[in-house]
Amino acid sequence: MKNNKKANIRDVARETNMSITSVSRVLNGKADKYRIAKKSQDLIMEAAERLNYVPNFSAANLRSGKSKTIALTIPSLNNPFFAYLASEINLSLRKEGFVTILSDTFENNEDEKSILRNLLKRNVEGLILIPSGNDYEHILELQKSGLPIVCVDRYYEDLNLPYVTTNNFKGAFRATEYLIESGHENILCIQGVVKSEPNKERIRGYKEAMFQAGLKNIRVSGNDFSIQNGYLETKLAINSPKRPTAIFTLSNTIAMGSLKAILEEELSIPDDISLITYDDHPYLDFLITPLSCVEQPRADIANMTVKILMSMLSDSEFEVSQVKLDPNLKLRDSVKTLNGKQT
Amino acid sequence: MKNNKKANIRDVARETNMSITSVSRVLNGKADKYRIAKKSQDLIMEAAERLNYVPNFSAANLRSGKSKTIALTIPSLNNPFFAYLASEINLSLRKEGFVTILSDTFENNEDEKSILRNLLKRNVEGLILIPSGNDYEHILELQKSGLPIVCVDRYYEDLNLPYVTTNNFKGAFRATEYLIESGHENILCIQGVVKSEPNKERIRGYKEAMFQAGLKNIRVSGNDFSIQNGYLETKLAINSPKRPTAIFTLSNTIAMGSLKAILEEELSIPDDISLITYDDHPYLDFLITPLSCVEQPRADIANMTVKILMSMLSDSEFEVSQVKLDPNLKLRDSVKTLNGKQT
DNA sequence: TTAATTTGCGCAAACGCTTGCGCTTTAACA
DNA sequence: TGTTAAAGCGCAAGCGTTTGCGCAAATTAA
Repeated sequence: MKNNKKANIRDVARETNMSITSVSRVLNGKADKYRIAKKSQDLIMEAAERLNYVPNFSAANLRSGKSKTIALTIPSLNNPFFAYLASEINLSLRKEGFVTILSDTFENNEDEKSILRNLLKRNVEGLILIPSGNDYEHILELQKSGLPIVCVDRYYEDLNLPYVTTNNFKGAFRATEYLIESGHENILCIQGVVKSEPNKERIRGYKEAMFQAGLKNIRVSGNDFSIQNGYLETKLAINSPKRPTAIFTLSNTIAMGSLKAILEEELSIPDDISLITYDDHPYLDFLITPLSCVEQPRADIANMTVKILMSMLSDSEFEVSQVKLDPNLKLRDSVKTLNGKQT
Repeated sequence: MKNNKKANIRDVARETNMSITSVSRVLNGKADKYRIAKKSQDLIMEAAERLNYVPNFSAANLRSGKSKTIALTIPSLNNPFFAYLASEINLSLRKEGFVTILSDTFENNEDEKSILRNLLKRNVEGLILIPSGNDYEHILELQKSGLPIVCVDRYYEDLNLPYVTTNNFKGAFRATEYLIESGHENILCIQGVVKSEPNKERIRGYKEAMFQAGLKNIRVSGNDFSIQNGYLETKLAINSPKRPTAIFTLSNTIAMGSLKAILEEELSIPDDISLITYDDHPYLDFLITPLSCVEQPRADIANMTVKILMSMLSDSEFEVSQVKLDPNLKLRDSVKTLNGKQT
């Protein structure tokens, strides 16, 4: 290695007395397709190795139009649910030979827009999106331009975009049903971002379960997937004339806030009040009372997303698929069985 | 927009009767430097807008050698501490006009290697690395090739690489000191990956504090930053002939395991046993007993890292800087004051 | 009016790769 | 021996930018 300049494909060609063309073909695994002799292949491989040749992606990308890059935008890496999805999607894409450009939008719709505009320049081949708001003009435009897009968890109902999410209706229905079966009738549901699709579906599930049980006392409050929202709404509820016997929080962040309020009021779970939440998390096992929850099939969501995106990439006629995976009720100790009811 | 083919710089040039050169200069903010008339600038900007021109990064990158891309490898996105760092670094880089290619190595040294090899092809301009093991041959090689690298949190002591981390010695020292001031003498320290630099420093801090207090009863066990390790070691300690009065866990994952063991044994914190841990986390406030901890200056770590990397990029003579930021002792309610000691 | 300077801009050569097309050599067949 | 097919490979044209250099026109100075 006398020359410390990076080797390029030409160097390999010169070294082997082969053409650039053949080198390119061998290095891209197309040797057999173009009938390059086994001997030549070995020669080239060996030389590439020896020269420490690293292909220049920009050049390849410029020529071929393929960047092998997928953009992933996510509302907040600090939300463990999203972090898990990001991690799993990243891995899954890597296995397919793609690289992930990840951006954290901090739940900001405007930032999401400008981030996406910037990513576009980079010839990304596809976009995996956990939306950060209700504006979708920019997404629509991307879709029109032919960029394959898959939404995860959240999605836009008005848009004909592929998505994969949990069956939020079912999850909320089951959780509520479980509460009701345990004898609860006065159930408060603390919601997150009101207009987000998962939230709407969960509320629908809650209401349907209440309805089927003949319970008219629908109580929904809150407006954000935040600790603070959970805290405030729980404070309010505890001090309301008719204190709920059970609370159903629609995310584990809300549950955190709720828990804080309950502790402050010196109530205990589940003796004084029951709590169940959407989203699992390892920490839930270690709380004052381990919290029962609706567990989402996180790994499946991630893998399904990548699978759909790959289909879209290889087949432009791929028809939009919108997938809802079934959640799972994970019971721990935070729900009390009331007055003689059986579990 | 009759033509739905993507516009390129040539289209803009044609549209404005300017040369490609001028268009490029205007669009790259170098208009004034090259004295392009204000009128022409406006003309070009307007046309670019109208044609919906999006520059092709690969082409620019190929020509200029600048990819405006930084690789970030991280041992696990599921570790909230790392997720936070990733998120903050991502934001910080974005502000500097860079894009982050993030990869989760799942704490696997081998994967780290192959991931980095792949990223190299993409002309990344720099690497921010939270190492996933003790092998550093591959890193050394990258460094030799001239790639700017900054380590975060963990680092290789033998390598002359810039890093930014917490002053782990100080953090552990203070935590141990606090335990001792609270009257504890039998203190178990449950460590993580033995050979990792942060771990070694923390152990050194623990020992030094014990030493200065004249305490000879050094108890260090464990070998992994995992829940399981915390669980096992705590189980063992609780059932040992001389049960410690306090446990100092070296990460919040270890603390989780420790907590689980303590609960299982039906001991209470801090009445039966005290617990303090490295790393803060929002959830720590909501545990059965809010845990006192050594809080790392996460935001500062992230921003300092980016700052150093940027310096390296703009000034190749930049001398290696190795920064240790001071941690902060965050007291909650998990340490008991023993026999008449004052806090 | 002429010379010197400034203003405003463009030419054309890379950057390193992929790929459509086609050429030569060798083997197979009749 | 001539014809055909297969094997093995290379030419050269781009992909869309950036950038060193240089040149004409306009302005200013003398």
